Amino acid sequence: MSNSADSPNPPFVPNYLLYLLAAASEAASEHFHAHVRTRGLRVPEWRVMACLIDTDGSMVTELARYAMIEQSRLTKIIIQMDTRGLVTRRSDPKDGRRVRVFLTPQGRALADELVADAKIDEQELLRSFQGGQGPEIKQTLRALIEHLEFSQSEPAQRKTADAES
Amino acid sequence: MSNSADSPNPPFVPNYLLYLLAAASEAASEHFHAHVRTRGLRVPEWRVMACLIDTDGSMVTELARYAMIEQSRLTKIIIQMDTRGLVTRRSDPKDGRRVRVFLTPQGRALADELVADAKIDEQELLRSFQGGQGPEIKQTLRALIEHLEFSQSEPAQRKTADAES
DNA sequence: AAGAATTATATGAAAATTCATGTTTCTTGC
DNA sequence: GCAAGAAACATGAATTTTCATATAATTCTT
Repeated sequence: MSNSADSPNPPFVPNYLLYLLAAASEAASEHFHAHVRTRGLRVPEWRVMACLIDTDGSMVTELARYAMIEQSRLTKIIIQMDTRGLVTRRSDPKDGRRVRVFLTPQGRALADELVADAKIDEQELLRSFQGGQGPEIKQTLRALIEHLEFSQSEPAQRKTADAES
Repeated sequence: MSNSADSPNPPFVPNYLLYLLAAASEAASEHFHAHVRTRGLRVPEWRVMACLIDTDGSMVTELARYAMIEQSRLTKIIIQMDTRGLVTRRSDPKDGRRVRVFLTPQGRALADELVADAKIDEQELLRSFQGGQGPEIKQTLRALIEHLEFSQSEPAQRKTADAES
């Protein structure tokens, strides 16, 4: 009486795919995210920096997709990061609606450092997870993501009990 | 010019384990979470309900761990759900500090429905992902989570470049 | 059995997020 | 070339979330 599986039949949550994904993501990220905060960044800010390492000068909307942050939220985050001198915003000369975001030298220095740290953290994680299904996991996740992105454009699939009387 | 991998060397983000985990979680959840909102719940509320289906009457702290929600936030969410008649709070007679949370009949009805929907959604997801590494994924994730929970108690492991001059 | 320490939850103020919508700048069709 | 529409960002108010800490109820110490 007070086990993790109190119910008669097998528990739902710990076997539910979406829970497993969220829990794995959280558990795997916890350590490095703590490190990120140590360096004075919140996680969404780190995400922006990491994305800019790949695609410096991308526009806000692109960045939002890439960093998985909703646009208006990202705008506010970027403004803060601009104020702190981590990034710069320049409107695109070809298209005045677009705002292109760049790392400042200071921002790049920090981002470079954190990306290096992230790579080390990832290596340790994967290495310590060897023996089990360590190596495959990235492949599996990539496949899942691709599959999901595909079946998003492809409708007439998952319908989720339409609850219409 | 304007590819997803604009940089010379391979991009960091799309190959980074923590990104893959977060992206997979998001992509996989998107569809069902939209359904949850349709039913008038926000995602954290749904998580609470799902957890209570497994462990009705658990205390706030347990629920917080189980649902991966920070305690003070969970308290507020639960109070709202109480107000809406989805759950009830009773202090534990054995230990007056503890608050035990129960689904109301109404809450349970909704939770049952959504859990059923979730199971269907999960089945469709896994089925459509067959052929690829469909079946293994849950096992892999469980292994990763266990591994991480273990190496949390076991320190002297991952160190993340201590940046102390 | 009193006081200290600990555990469980609640609370409040500051900050972040969401959601709907405003503004500005292109695009397109006619 | 101009009006209508679309695209890209910004903004503001309402709501959530966070973080530190308060409060309350146990357990531990000696």
